[in-house]
Amino acid sequence: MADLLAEHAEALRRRLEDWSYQYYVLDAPTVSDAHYDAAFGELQRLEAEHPGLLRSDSPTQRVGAAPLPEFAQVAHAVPMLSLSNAFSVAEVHAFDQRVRDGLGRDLVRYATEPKFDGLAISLVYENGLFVQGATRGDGTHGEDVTANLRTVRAIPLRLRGDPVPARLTVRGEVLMFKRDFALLNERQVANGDKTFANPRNAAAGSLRQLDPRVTAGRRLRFFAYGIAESPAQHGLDSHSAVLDWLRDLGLPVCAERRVAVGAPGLLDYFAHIGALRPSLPFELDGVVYKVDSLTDQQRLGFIARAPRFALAHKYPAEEANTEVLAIDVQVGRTGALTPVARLRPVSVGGVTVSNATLHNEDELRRKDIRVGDHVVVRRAGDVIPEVVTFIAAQRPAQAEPYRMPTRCPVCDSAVVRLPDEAVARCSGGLFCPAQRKQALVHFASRRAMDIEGLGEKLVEQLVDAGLADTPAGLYRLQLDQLVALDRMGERSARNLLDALDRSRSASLDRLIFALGIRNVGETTARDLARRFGSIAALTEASEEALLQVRDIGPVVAWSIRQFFDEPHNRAVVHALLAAGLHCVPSAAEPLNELAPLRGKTFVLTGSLPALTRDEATALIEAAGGKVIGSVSRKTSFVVAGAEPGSKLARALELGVPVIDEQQLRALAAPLQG
DNA sequence: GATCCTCGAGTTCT
DNA sequence: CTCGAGGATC
Repeated sequence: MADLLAEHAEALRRRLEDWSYQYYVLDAPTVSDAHYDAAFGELQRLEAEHPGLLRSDSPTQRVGAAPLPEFAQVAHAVPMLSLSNAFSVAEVHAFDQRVRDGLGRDLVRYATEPKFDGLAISLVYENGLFVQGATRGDGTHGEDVTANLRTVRAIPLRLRGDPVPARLTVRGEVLMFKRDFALLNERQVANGDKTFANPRNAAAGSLRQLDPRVTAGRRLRFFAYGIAESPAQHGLDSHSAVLDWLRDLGLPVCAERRVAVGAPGLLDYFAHIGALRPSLPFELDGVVYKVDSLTDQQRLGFIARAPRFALAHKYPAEEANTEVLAIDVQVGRTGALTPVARLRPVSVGGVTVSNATLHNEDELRRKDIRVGDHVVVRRAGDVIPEVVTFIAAQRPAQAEPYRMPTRCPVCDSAVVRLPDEAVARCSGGLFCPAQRKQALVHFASRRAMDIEGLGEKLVEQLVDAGLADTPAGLYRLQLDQLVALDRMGERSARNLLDALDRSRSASLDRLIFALGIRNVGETTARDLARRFGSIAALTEASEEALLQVRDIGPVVAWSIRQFFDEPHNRAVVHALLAAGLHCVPSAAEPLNELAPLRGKTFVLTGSLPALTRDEATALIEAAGGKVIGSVSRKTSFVVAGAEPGSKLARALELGVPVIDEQQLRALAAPLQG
């Protein structure tokens, strides 16, 4: 009976181990979580009822150890080295050159792998059992985090295969997947705990918990990338063979590793991983190149504390630390007050960042950024920099929470924040010079009246000089008035007048959009132009008539009616018509029965090889399709180019078909015959 | 009343 | 690109 039970327990343990192995090492789960949990529960029950069956390598022993008073120090028998870094193509060539010189060879084979952005650790296995795990520390001494590492399911408690080495020290990285990081932060917010700035901090914080039960609740991952002992002992002669062997022993090894030849091969790999980066489940800060042959590695040896046979080639940092010099408030076209952090300029992701939006009062309060704070700035896959968090340890004692102004910093009008709205607004309307300026900038912008040469700087001058207060004023500008302005010669002045003249015949949808009516953007403007046909008809349209338009509800109808009821706005519209604007709706395309993309919606992400975003949009619309901004279940296709953003991931998640430019052209091409 | 889909608005730097 | 919010739909 006891034997039967022992056999059953062992079978359960094996099965649970196999499932973890399939999940973490083979990256091919074979059972559901519920299934796993059921078997796990059964084993737990069995072991509780028959303590004699308990074994230290049982999956049930990953959780539940008592908190430690502190971590013990561990000496690394073989030191954990660091790697030399490279940031440029030239440095990679120089590295390859040094290696070739050192070996007296023309072409060198390298093992290449991602450089994870996590924590380096060392795992000791004796006779196949996990006995000790430690952090890197200073390279020679680290902290004993065995109890915490036991809770990491990707780390096998028992090696697979037969025979297993008597002693093996595995080197690798503990990290947190982006997805698990996001979930953790959500949970932290829900519990009122502080959030982590990035997956690496979250992994570090989780691993250095004195209470292993906390670590167990965090989903940490592990990838092995080497061993401390001489691989020759195990009959291995290359780094890639070591990794294959580790995988056979049941240790997770990154699937993105390759073998590359020569500097061009290395740079190819760097570009390949760079393109893959946004879609990988984990963060990485670069890639690692290692001479593959172990005898060659030995011949090259070490310099100082880094091997001469390896190089970390890093991507430009997506994150940097800097200081908040000031928090200013900008006033937008609609009067929205936007707090902006002025930063000590810092290089992030290859560009210098000196400003970052703090969005609005709620966001600012949530992040609690203060003047004088040291902050983490991120410029990830997307382009726009973001202040992620402040660094508590470096907060100056006198720093005070930021308070939004109660009066507009530009015109001193009262600031109002409507209940249920996130934004605070200046109530000054067009009395506020900032709003007037922004209204003009919007009017002239490319998607509106497209007045070339009329940008922010020039608008600033015109308004300050009192030359133009409203869009209508622009059309009364004279050559001599313009030439009197700074940095404006006769040539530029004539160009501007020409551009203004061209805009007199812009399409009606552009004009409606250009007026800057609240809640009326490009799409709504186009719908309005189609329905009403002239600016005069729109001016007189009743709320009931407006509500008839598709996608216009009470709020938007009210905004439009409100706009045209304002005498000042009516005056501007009249003045525009008097100035000779003769806008007509762009001919509604005959909705051809044969339009190949009729009723289809598209989302664009990344940069396409031959088409710009606008060209791709035009192509789709010409074929009767529609381009929208975000992916949903109803989206027909996602068109992905180079360096796609999160929309690609979302498309894959929702099972929306993903196509490239080539396929888009094929779809949009008129049907033959 | 809840949920999903779109649109609008604001934003950085070269 | 992301958020917030309007509108439509169940």
